[in-house]
Amino acid sequence: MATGSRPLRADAARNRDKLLVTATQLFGERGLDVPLEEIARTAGVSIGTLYNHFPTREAFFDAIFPERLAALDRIAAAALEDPDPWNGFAGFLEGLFALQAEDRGLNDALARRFPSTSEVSDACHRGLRDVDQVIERARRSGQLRADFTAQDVATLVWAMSQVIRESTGVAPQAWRRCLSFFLDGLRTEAAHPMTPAEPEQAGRATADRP
Amino acid sequence: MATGSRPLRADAARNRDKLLVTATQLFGERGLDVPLEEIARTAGVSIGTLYNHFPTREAFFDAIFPERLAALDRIAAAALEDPDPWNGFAGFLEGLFALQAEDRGLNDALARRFPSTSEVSDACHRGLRDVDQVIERARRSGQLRADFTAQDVATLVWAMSQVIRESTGVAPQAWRRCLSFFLDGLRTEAAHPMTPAEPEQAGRATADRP
DNA sequence: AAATAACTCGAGGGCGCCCTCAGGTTATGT
DNA sequence: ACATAACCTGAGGGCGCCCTCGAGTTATTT
Repeated sequence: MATGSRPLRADAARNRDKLLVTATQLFGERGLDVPLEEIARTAGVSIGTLYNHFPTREAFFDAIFPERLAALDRIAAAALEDPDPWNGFAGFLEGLFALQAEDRGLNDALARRFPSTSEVSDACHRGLRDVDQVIERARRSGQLRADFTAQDVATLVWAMSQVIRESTGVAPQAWRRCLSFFLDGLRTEAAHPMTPAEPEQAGRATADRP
Repeated sequence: MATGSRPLRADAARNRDKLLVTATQLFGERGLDVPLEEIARTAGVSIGTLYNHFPTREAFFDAIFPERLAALDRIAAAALEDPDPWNGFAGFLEGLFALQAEDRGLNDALARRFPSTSEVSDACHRGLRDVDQVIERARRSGQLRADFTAQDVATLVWAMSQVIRESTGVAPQAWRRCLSFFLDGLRTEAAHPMTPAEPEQAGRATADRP
């Protein structure tokens, strides 16, 4: 990450760390809109110091979320190792949404069409590449309906983000129930004719921002 | 609405009307967070006048959304008249989400767990009562899976609200595709065993705010 | 221990939005 | 036409957040 630049001074490294820990926690609890001043205060550091280390809110995102999104690689890998392709596919979705449900900040980040920063966006793209294999495998096995695409996963992520946001604390399992309904609609036997995905969507929704 | 109170002065009535029209349009285009000052400016009225007529943002909601939600009654009625209970049910959901997709403000209002004002909340409750019949009818006919409840419709409304928010303008039909997948999972033949709805959720999610 | 570079601090200006209120304006009944 | 109540106006104070910058402090090097 900080390759090439000389190491931070000891106190600076400590402060950076405190900021990162605090930001991770507050974003996780309250979402991406936590006031930066509160992060600084909670971390026990001045607002000026915060801006020294993270000149923008997005700099925090870059430092926090790619690492967190790496969990997706592991989840996808586990999915591909499942002997039953359908179970792998379903497990992948469950893991993905569980991730969203655990971290309100991550949930917010994924709910946006264009993940705000290039680092986060890159991490999402890597995830998307993995999910393609999971989907393809389940489709080949004849269990997943043929017209389901990776773009549909992105749509599902949006959908679930709001379910999670509104139901956490009241009915923490609501998203699982919702996912069950949805999965039942994704099985080959359940498939009914439907409108095809809009090409526009598939192209633009994963493209970089303007 | 203004029963009992004496009629407004002519200019006041005009201003109230201009404010309502402008607010409806701006909320519809940009959501519930449009600055009140912008509504006043666009309506060609001073900010003070705006506060004379609508002392809070919620007062606007009360004046705008119940009428719009009345469309739900009509949609539900149409659903109950459909000779095929499943078609009626599917048509109801489609009509509901089409309503959300047409009006960003309404979409925002429905996406919240507790619809902020009692007027809007009441209108939602009426809608919920109607949907119960639509569901019951489709279930009795054996087409809709037995474990689907009115609360699940609320969850779906949350889910779709985000899909609509993120996809409008890029892929205006994305929510229809998403709904198709979902409907395929709601047919009796598609149903697989799943976790039951949390009682907590059914109770609290439709209750009034604290 | 002194010199230097690295870092921290927090007051303060800017911005956008909310909401109020005193004083001016306009409609309405007589 | 006049009086009165109803209504309109917009400057202005408050608030929360963003972000900067010059002065002060601290770690590191020699």
